[in-house]
Amino acid sequence: MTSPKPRVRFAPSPTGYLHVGGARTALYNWLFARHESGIFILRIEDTDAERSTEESAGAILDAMHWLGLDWDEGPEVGGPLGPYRQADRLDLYREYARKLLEDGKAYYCVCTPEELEVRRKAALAAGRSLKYDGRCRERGNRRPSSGRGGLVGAAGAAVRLLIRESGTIEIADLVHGPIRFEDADLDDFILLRSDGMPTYNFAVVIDDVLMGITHVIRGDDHISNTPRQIKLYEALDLPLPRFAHIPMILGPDRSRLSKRHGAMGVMAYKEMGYLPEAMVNYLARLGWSHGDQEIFAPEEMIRHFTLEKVGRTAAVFDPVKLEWLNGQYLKQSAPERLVPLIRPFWEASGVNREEVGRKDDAWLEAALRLFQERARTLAELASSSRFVFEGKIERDEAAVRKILTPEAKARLLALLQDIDVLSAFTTALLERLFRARAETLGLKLVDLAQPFRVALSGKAVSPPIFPIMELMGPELVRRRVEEALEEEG
RNA sequence: GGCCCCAUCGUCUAGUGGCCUAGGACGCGGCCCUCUCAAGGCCGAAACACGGGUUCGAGUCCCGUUGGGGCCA
Repeated sequence: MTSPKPRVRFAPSPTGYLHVGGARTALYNWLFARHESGIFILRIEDTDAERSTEESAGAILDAMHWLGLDWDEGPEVGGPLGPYRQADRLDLYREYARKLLEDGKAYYCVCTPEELEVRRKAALAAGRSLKYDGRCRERGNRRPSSGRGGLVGAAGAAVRLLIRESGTIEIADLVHGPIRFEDADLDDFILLRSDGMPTYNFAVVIDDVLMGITHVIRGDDHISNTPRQIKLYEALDLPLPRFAHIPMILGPDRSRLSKRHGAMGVMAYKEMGYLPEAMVNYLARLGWSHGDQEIFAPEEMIRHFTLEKVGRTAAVFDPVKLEWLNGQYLKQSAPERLVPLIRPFWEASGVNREEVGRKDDAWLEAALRLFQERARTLAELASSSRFVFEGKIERDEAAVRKILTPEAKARLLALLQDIDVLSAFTTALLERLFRARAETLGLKLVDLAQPFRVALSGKAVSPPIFPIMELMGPELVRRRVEEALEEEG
């Protein structure tokens, strides 16, 4: 007897962009599915019509694609157990609500949200439990007492699940271990709102059941929802999936991550020049580990990922470490891959688009090879390498004042003449020339290199100047040096 | 308010009763390398929230306190 393939899902609400917390939940589901040779399903939870938008749904799919988290069933790819959007599954929820009503396991509730709110406030003030008081349960309403009647979810009546037992519910959580709840602490929660829309807890269970979900991997903010959902499985007489609640991601102040903590949307990081593999690696290590290893190729993550190794502690999102990781990936990336990625960043940092277009790939790759190991983001890589293009550059005032002294300018001029008679404008020849000159002048190489660096790049910092000069070519080098001679020192 | 979850360096974490004088990584400081800056190498500062148990022995097990976090159409 072979156990069935694990089936997991990531079920985001399309009410905004995919934030890092959601991305990590998606990633852990994906890693689990790939590790177990299971099925990864994407389902869109768009029953909140007020806040759900098509744009958000599209943005989330874009982010999933960018991260490389491919799904086996869901939007775009379809699958045998669709539809994969809750808005297209409303009849299903009503059908199950009707079944529960007929079986006497649910009842209609005519209390309005406003009344409920008033009673909740009163209970809070009086220090009593906020649980639903069971008012409509006593009526035993199998049908709405008012309105047209008979039509599930119609006529202003909500549907509540009837919970009568007084036992203990235990979740055998795959990351937390056993978690116990008392039935007595549960109330008869809403399944269908009076407008016929399902609540989160109801829709999620119906969908998970119908989609054959075997492992529910989600944020541990859902732990409290789990006993309610278990009650639903029981009422429906259906087998339970396994649960795994992963810890949340916090902001630097240890509160729930939000906009005030800065860019939390995954795609914002793409726009800031991050590589998807760096993001994935960072997110994977946030809450999961494999010994002392920090950098993982996707196959390694898949090979080593298990729920047992997922921690229980909430983690603070650290953009600084993400940046370091991105730098690691940038350094290792093949320049050929970086060329298409960096074009928009060059443009954004003011490099003339036509000029980039005129350069051939070999030249662009040579340029990136020089800069990529000292940049942490594509944006930084673009701005640091900007000066090798022909456009005007700004010179850093402090660098000019400190380095482009009158003596330095004299050396620049002399060296410019030496360069003119060089047999070839190559790194090796330039370096030999500079070293020889330094020696005859009784100077250190740095005394010649720094003035050139400021002349060529406008900054006191750049990659080694000889390969930079070879890359820029004699005309541009001469022009920059001549401009530098005009600078107020 | 009720219920639930969590607790090792500033941050991410290793640690599953003796291997811990608590390891790694980011960040921070120093040194080396060096045409500058990165990268790289070496070194350093930096943590078991607190209090009780259990045990020959506790970061590791139990209880409590404190502190964070979550859920309750």
